This record gives sequence, C-alpha cells and structure tokens, in this order.
Amino acid sequence: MPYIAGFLAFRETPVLLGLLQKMAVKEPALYPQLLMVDGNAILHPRGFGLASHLGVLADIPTIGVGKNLHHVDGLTNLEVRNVVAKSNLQAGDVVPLIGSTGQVWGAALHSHEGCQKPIFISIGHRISLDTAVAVVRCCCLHRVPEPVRQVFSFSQLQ
DNA sequence: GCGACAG
DNA sequence: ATCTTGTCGC
Repeated sequence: MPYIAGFLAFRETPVLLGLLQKMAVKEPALYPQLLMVDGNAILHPRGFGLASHLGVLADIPTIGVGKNLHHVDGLTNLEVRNVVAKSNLQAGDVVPLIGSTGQVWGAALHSHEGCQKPIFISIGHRISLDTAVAVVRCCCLHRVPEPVRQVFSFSQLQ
C-alpha cells in the first residue's frame, strides 16, 4: 500500500495487528496494555487516524503521537508554532489544539526543554487526553517519547 | 504557478 | 519521508 496522507492506517494497521498477534502467541507476558502509536489518533481529517484504527481493531488503549501536525479543522503549523512561541512554555506544558469549529483535537506538548517544535498528542481508544498527555510526558527523555523514538530509530535503519 | 496534509 | 547545513550541549 502506498502512503497517502489521511490513509496511513490502511498501510500500517495490517502489519501492526500481525505483530500483536505474534506477541500474543510467543510473548503473552509482554502483550501491551497500552499502545503509543507513531501517528495521529483523532487528530485526523475524519477524526480517525492510525492510532484510533489500531486501538479499535486490537481493543487496546491507544495514544496518537505525531511529530508533525496534520492540518485539520483550520489548525495550521504556523498558527500552532506562533502560539507555542509566545506562550513561554516549560518542558511538559501543553497547549490545546482547538479547531475553528471549537472541537478539541488534541494537545501540542512542549516535550523537551529548548525544543522548537512540539509533539502532537491525541486520544485513540479507551483513554482521556489528560491521561494520554501524562503518559507521554513520563516517557520523554528527548522530544519524542522513548517507545516511539526507539521504534522510529530502528525503522530508519530498514 | 501552484495549492495546507501523519508516516 | 529524506537530505543538507548550521548551532549547541555534553
């Protein structure tokens, strides 16, 4: 499947479900209680990105973690960057991502001191935004939380 | 002239 | 995503 913006789940979900199934058989003790996904959840043009898609199919709580903003409901990179810049945020602070319709799509997390660019958290399945942000915040040694960062660096070698 | 857009 | 350049912290 090619990568098409807005349709990432159709490319990635079959592989991820296969890996979960493999874990259930081979390493049941390590089967995850929560998934932090390298991609958005409800912060998505149809409110249902990769993290949502995977969460529902696997029936596991999921958090979407985007490294770039997927433009939706009037939210733009420029606008978010401006808000983040003038908010004088400390590491761990968030600014809510509210679209022009008033919907809360997620939160931009200033995840690491001295970082220019925030990461974009949204709720996937069976989790609140507050909990999602708290979990991600706990995992941030660098800008990108460790579970996503380690998988990302591995994937870069492939 | 062209057209915002996760990975 | 990938690549290149420049700056900064360890």
